[in-house]
Amino acid sequence: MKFKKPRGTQDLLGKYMEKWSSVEERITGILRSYGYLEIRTPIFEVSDLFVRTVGESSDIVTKEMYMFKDKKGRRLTLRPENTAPVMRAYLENGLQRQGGISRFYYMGPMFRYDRPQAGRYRQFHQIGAEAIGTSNPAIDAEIINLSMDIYRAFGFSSLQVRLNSVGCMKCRGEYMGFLREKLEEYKPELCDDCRQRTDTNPLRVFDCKTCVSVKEKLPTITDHLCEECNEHFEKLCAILKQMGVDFVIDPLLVRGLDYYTKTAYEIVCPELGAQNALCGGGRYDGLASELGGVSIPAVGFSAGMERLMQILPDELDKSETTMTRAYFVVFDDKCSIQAMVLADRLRSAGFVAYVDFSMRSIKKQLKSASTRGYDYAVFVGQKEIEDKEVTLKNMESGDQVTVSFEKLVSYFSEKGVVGIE
RNA sequence: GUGGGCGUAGUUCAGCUGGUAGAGCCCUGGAUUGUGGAUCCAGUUGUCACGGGUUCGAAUCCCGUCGUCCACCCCA
Repeated sequence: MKFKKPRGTQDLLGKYMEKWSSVEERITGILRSYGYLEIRTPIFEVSDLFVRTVGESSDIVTKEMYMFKDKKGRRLTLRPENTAPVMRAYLENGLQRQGGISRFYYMGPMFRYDRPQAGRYRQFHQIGAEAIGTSNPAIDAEIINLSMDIYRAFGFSSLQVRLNSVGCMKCRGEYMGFLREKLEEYKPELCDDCRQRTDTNPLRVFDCKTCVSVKEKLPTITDHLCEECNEHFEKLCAILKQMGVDFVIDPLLVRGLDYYTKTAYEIVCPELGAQNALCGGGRYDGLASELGGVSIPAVGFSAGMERLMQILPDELDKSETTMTRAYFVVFDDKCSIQAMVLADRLRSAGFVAYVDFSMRSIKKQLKSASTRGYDYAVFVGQKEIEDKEVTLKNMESGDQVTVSFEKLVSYFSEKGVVGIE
């Protein structure tokens, strides 16, 4: 074959796709139970939207954006993240005039031109939520609890929440100045990268794995928060404790995107290897004004689909009910036409019906029915057409019965749904 | 963008210090002329990633490209 999928992308199919969509369904169920409503924004946006909000010097902007020009020369980019687009949509649609809090959830592909590795793709998928319109720390707690609920729903009880406050424009600025001074002091002990970071983004020094001894001597942001930020942080911690959400304060947690203020958090899973963040989020009170609107506070998170899939077992226990599935085994054209008519009746009654037109041997067709996991094989052959009945085979027990064409649907209805455990 | 491992059948892999390609699974047919999940028998499957070099001879050694995996940077 001549063509291959582009680097860092993947085909979702078969059992994996089944698992994927049932995971999506379970998550959106939780999001909806919190009253979040779905929002879908374009896959691409004007490049400036990301350049301005994510940060000129960020890795995303400097090397990871899929940027292109359309036929009119407009600079567009495939979205690398979805918080800015959601805020853009909020403002563009005038939702701030509705007052109160707008709660959205989204899911879909994001694009970053990174080097692929375990748990990292160029096209990857995120499910996230944004709560726009209040600076009340209670909603930060709601967001954190909501994201934890997602993992709890899949049976993860011991994932760790790492929490920090990165301050606001004001106190972070002051703190950064102070941090730079300290870094200058320790400059001889720093690695080359960290010397560079001292100027470009001093907070990143905390992420460095070599300058461990220096890090311990550096002032942490949590000790330099302004009163407002400090109060916000303390209230949030108190609410989380009351809700019984376990968390660890990590003053070294820094989020890569510029628009974060105050709350920053991450849910990590040690089993994942180098890319161990399952979910990241925080508050971004400065984003709306950056987009040219009024200042509007907001919090949100986004969770990586691929990474969740990776830690989930292949077979999820199906709590949702599945309809009985019938596989029609046919022998010739006449049989298949009759089978289509019968299959349609079953479908209108809400069952799944599949007609095998391959004309292969019975053996093959039955084999196919069982590997595809059908509950019943329905034989429609010469004999059956003459007697106006089908032979029904229960694929699990192997038992067979004959049922007239007329009674087929009612037979299935009486059996009801299967798959409830 | 940087570093390392790996590219052989649809798939998972074997193939020694160079001598002309193999196994399991899958698939197809049969034992069972209209009955799956078990067993047995038979059969098909290849640009050895691509391009160049060394050699009488390269899947094997060397170089380059591409892909893939892992790590760094960074992030979901």
